[in-house]
Amino acid sequence: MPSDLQSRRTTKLRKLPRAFFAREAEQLAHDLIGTILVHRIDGKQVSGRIVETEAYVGAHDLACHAAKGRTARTEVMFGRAGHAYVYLCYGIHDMLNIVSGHPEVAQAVLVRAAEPLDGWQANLSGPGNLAKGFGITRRHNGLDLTGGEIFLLEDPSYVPRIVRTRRIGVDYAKEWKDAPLRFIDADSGAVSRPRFR
DNA sequence: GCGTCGATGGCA
DNA sequence: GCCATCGACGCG
Repeated sequence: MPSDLQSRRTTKLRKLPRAFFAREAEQLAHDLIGTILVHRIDGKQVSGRIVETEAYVGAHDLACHAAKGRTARTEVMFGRAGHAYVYLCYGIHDMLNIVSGHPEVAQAVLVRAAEPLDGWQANLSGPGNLAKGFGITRRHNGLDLTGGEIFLLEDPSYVPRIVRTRRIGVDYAKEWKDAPLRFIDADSGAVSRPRFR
């Protein structure tokens, strides 16, 4: 009998296309929960299910780096959706963001946590740990995430229970600090700070 | 289980 | 002088 499990296994997971990313950051951040991030390197690959994201919705969003203007660092955010925006945080951690929306409107989604798949053992909880675990650094800034090196897969068989909270670490952002723009998979143990309101 | 703190570097 | 963090430490 073709069990659900069996048909699931034979399902070819579709690579997320450009159109998936070319939407409002808030919607993209929500829809990225449950999708699979893949990094192919040296003929091998690692993958993990995304369980936590944050939307940074444009230059008017005081928590968004683009609020400080269009600079060398933020340039990719003003470009085409589906590219990586990777920056150094606190002098130590690289962070992976996915550019969303449309050119000239600086939006991105920060990928904050994932669960390793395929028997891979890694701590992918928290944006710094996620980038480190996946081997993603500022070298990948501007990389097209619809290509063959780092890309995302949809997984229709996984239906997460998504909860919204305020974003982490943006208390300086005045009227934007409490905006409910963080999305978590409520049933995942890999979410960073699971009880954060 | 909580608060505090140091590491560390690019950026405006 | 900030920071879209992390992990170690001290407390009790």
